[in-house]
Amino acid sequence: MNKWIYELHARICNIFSNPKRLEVIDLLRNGEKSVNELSSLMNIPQTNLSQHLSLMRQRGMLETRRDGVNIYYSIANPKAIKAFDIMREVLLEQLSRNEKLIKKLKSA
Amino acid sequence: MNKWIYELHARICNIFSNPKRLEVIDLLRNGEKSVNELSSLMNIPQTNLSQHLSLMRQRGMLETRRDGVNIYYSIANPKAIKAFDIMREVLLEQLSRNEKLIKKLKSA
DNA sequence: TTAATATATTATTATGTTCGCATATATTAA
DNA sequence: TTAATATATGCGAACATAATAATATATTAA
Repeated sequence: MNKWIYELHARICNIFSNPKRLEVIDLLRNGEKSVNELSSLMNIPQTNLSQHLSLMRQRGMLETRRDGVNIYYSIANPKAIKAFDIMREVLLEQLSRNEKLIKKLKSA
Repeated sequence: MNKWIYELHARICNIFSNPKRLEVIDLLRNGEKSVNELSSLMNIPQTNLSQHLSLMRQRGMLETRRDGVNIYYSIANPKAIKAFDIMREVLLEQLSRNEKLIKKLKSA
């Protein structure tokens, strides 16, 4: 059986299942940022951010580059951003469908 | 702050973070299937499958249609399949990169 | 109505995830 | 070397998720 592919697939998609990790991806979409930059933009404890970054790196979603004391993270495969954006569209379409439904119900 | 969007985004992507749910999506990519059909194709207990289907439906990923005693599930928004496929590509590119690396290491 | 089939729900247990805290490591400057 | 800054890691508690088993509901046929 070839089910292992679903396991790996789920493992990498699991990165998208956490709001902080999604925010990281969104912040890195236009290029690399250091841990410091990310952590001040996101307003979360550095130690927690590092945990997320480390997981995303282990699973091949992010790459790192060291420059002196700073470590810069970037998105390894831009296709991941594409998937991110498509799922965002799916979400927004859901929301607007709900909105329309609510309006209909109100006017009835 | 607009962070709620990441919460919702994560919530819907969370569907992709489980191998069985990915298999359901893959099985439904060419059209609806009943719970029975899915459960025999997947070889998992019907009760477990129903739980996954119910979650996917709650989150707007799947729609249902009843025909007599059968309930047919289908994918609500085909864009979700697109996102599924892109992440599959990301994964396969990762795997082939690793393969190449292994070959390199072996020959060195 | 009863039986048979398809599907859903609930409770329980096992497992995984997330976070905060404390601590560790690496680099640079003094 | 020591101090300062940036980043990573290990541990434990709180919480979420997944699987199983048992049971419930809905539809159809007899």
